[in-house]
Amino acid sequence: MQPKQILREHVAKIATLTDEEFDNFFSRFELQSFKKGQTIIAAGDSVRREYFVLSGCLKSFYINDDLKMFILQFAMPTWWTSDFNALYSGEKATISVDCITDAEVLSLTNESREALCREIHQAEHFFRWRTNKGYVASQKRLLSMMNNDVKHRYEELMAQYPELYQIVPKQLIAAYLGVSRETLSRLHH
Amino acid sequence: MQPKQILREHVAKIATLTDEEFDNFFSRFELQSFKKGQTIIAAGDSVRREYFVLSGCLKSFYINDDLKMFILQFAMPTWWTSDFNALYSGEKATISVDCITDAEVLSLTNESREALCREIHQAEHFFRWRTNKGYVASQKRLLSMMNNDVKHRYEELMAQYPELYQIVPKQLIAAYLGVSRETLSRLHH
DNA sequence: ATGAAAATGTGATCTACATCACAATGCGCT
DNA sequence: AGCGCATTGTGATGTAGATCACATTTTCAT
Repeated sequence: MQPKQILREHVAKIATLTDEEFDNFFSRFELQSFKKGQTIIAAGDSVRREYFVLSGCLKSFYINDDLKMFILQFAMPTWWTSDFNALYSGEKATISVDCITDAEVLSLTNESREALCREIHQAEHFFRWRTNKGYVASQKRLLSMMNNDVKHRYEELMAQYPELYQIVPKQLIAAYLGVSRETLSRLHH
Repeated sequence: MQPKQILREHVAKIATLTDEEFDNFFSRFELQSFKKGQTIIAAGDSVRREYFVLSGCLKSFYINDDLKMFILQFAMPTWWTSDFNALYSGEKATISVDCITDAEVLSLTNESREALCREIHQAEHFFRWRTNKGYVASQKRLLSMMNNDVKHRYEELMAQYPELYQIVPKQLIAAYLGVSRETLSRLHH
């Protein structure tokens, strides 16, 4: 399927845009391809863009002072990712984004998003709902983090995204669950 | 200050509404008063409203199967709270909300919010930004949860909201930090 | 003011998970 | 095909924080 069509169907789930409106909407995006391992946002960068994944798998992550990595999100097709804090506030990135597999994305600058939201009421509606879903998901994950042990969180993740098991090295799954790779490896006993 | 004025100034930080638009906006809210200890949303309820705090302090929380409580948010004046997942999806509440102190709120139904967002583009803009801030804050807290130990998280919280120390029993602070009250109590050694 | 209930402090013990060390296995690259 | 590096498994040991038990202090309603 064409990038334009993928985005169109994704947006149509939430917002109603006329063909002309969607042409305008889509025209602000830039198609980009990345190779496995390539960095899209590095900590310290200025962040100008957010990314809509067409194919492949990205990760957004934080690295602490001890060089330990924590994964915020595995971004699969039709997911959005960026360092949203940096993107909206203008601060430098503290979250990095890179490619777990080869990937194709549609990228949108902060200015373009805000212009679209101004020009097209339904675009603002779309982005409100998108963020809403992210917010609710983030709160659920926070609760799961506080409430459940590693085994439970692992099974939850695998039930929700079984495809991750194939694509993503286990140490990255550990970094998502907030656990050491050794402990994750011992879970099967 | 009047409720209307408090909300007006809060909204003005993000969105530009004409006086007539704001009159319409404000007219959808209902002023409600609650006593300390009173429940606003109980787990299992249908959730029809979200709440803008004028005075006092609410908490939103989850209680697990072992009856252990986890606090998602202390809602202070000008904060918004509800079980947003239930509110948007129509599912029953899994998050409860009650009053840590006597409180005054402005409440808004889901239908009224959506109507306002349809009628007033800038209202949709406002709610997009509000949710956005919540999303970014939630991600930061998730990272802090994974990255930092209890002592660090406690100091972070006290630095950001020193007033909580006076208002909120320590066991509730423990429930926010995701730690037992005993461990929190031992932090001062 | 006073008694009951709630909140807090503190010791002893237990446990999930981290960390370190190293072996085994898998996998991309020329 | 085979070298080299990244990934995974697994044992031994360490530790932050949980849990249980009970004493002490604070708060609140009458």
